Amino acid sequence: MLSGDIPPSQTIYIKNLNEKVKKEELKRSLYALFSQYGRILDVVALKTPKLRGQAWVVFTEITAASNAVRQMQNFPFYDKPMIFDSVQIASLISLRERIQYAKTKSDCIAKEDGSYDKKKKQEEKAERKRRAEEAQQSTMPNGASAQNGGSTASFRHGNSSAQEAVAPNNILFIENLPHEATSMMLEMLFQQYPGFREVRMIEAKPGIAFVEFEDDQQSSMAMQTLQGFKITPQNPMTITFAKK
DNA sequence: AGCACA
Repeated sequence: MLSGDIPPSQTIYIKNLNEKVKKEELKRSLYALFSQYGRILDVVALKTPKLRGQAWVVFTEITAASNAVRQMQNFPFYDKPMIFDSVQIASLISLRERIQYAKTKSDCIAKEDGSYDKKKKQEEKAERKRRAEEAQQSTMPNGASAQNGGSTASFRHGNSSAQEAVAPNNILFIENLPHEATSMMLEMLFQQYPGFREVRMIEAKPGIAFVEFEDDQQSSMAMQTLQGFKITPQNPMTITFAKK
């Protein structure tokens, strides 16, 4: 079940993002997460009903986009110093399935390579609008909003003994950090997520840290997007909920 | 679920 039949491009399409995260916040997080794969030209995210929860990250190089897609696909399960629990595996799987190449060229790329055609663009837009209106007409105009908190915090994987070990917590436990990691570096990374409170590191225990958020959902969001983030290439960080 | 360029 790979990313389907869409050919590689400089732009990756990401779906299933938390719709509650503010647009700017989301763009910044994606930028932070994906800039490890190469230079990013643009991050596009809109909050319109049709486009919320999705984003496009435009790289300067196709290879960077491919790396981003591939890295997420082959998430480093086996490099991890600890055994993965079902919650983490579930969140990794959902991460993997969220990322594909974009179907069409990003405007910022088309502008670069001269293929950007403003007229055509407007026609396409008008066309989309017309079709959307048609669709509106055939259904009853009724704002059916299927709200699904979209949180990773509420997994319902049978096995209650496993669940005990991984109960969501507003405090995250970070492992496999390079020894040169500082609390400021972690702060830069985590503070971009809503609800961030503080980073705590322990002098005597290098390689680990605790990161506190206001609540479980906010910590989950940060965990999900920063899971495996590499401060150095050798050190994908492992994030779990701290034990209560 | 959902592929745009506010």
